[in-house]
Amino acid sequence: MLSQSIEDYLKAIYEVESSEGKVSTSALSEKLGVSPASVTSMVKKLSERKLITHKRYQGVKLTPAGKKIALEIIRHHRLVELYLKEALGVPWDQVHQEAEKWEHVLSEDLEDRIDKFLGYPVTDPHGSPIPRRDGTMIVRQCNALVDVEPDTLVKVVEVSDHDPELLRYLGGIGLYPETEMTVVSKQPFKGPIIVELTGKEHPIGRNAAKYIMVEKARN
Amino acid sequence: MLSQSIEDYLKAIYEVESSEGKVSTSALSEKLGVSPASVTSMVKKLSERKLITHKRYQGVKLTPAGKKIALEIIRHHRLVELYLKEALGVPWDQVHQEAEKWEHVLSEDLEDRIDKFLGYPVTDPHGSPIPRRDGTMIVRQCNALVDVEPDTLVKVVEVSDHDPELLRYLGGIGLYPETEMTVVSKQPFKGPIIVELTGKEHPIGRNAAKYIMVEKARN
DNA sequence: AAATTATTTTAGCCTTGTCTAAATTTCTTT
DNA sequence: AAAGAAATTTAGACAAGGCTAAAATAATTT
Repeated sequence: MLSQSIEDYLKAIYEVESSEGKVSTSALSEKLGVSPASVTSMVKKLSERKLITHKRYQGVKLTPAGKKIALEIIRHHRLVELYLKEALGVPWDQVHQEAEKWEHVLSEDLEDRIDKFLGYPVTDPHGSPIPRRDGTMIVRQCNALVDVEPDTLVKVVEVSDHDPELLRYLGGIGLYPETEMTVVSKQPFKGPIIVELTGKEHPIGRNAAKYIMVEKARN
Repeated sequence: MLSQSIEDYLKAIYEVESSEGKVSTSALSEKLGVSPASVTSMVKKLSERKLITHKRYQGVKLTPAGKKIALEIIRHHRLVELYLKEALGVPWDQVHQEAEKWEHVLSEDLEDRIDKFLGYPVTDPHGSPIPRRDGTMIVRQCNALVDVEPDTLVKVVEVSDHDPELLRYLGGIGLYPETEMTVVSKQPFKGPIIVELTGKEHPIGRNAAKYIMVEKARN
């Protein structure tokens, strides 16, 4: 049995690796809210257990064994997020927080029951793909909203779950995964991006727009 | 925020107090699966925090503050047990094990959602009363099956959840809370108790019969 | 290329919750 | 009531996982 701490580190390493490519001590320190020194010592332990590889002063990388565990935790997390929303009506900006705790206590049996209850879903409430039981996960081709040219019809694929406030705002304007919308304009001087959905125009800050992944809609 | 360990101790103290009256170091050691020395040191900490009172070499007792927390945990535990059975079909001999983990990660919000989903239930799948949100719990008048005289019609009130194997046996013969049955005979020399339900007779060992609480059925 | 700055690691300490072994205290038996 | 047995506490150690301060290395600027 792995400690909750180890599970958190493996998940964080996976996520940093996905979004930034390289996994530095300071990135993990930041992400996990612990000191860099603590990261170094945990990194040493994870290396000894062959869950990651590590070259001093360079980054860290998951071994296949470590990756498998990270994806199991992420699978738990995303299944729980969707379950809480579907079965108990928890709003989408709160599910992440709850799932952070539940992901560590989910038995395989319960995982299967929840999976079945949900009809073997492939994405969570934020549009993130749910890893499969075998430790594989689909990879999608999409762009950040911030990089899309104006006058394009796009479909929302995924929204980062890291900021509840952003999620409440987006929910308020009806922007969810699968929603289609038009990128109307990008205001100059790093101003907001204007999108149109359900007939109304809404501003979305450039920073927020980095966390909204979209694909060109079939038109 | 209290540690999982502290929550486990408070719950154990409450349960031992209920079933044995006095709470000794060794009883807690046994119940929690830790050494007596560990119990002593945790007892010291809980006393300092005014969650229990303790006189050296005599027992331990919950303060009102400690009791409130214990009942909150037990409320979580029992709500989760019932929820897992009702919403996800987890068999009644497995819900206890799962709830042992879930009770520590349940937010107040989720507690309320589950409570509402279940229609504000008053007992868990084993017939144990669910403490109310305000920290009170109903106390029922009932007897252990082992103490009932033969030739009595009784109704099952509650079954201990501590032994999954016993629960599987009882489920197999259709013995659940609310079930009515007749105590046919008590075999001599500490032999089993014979009960009749749904037209069949079944033997129940004296030891098991200590863990089955019943009341006289209205006849 | 040297100096400064930023990142990472080492060293050493702390807290939590556990353990074993030994010392106390209480209980039980004779 | 004294001896032996059982229960409890004390003393001291350990593993996990965190921290700070200082040292080492890498990256950047001048």
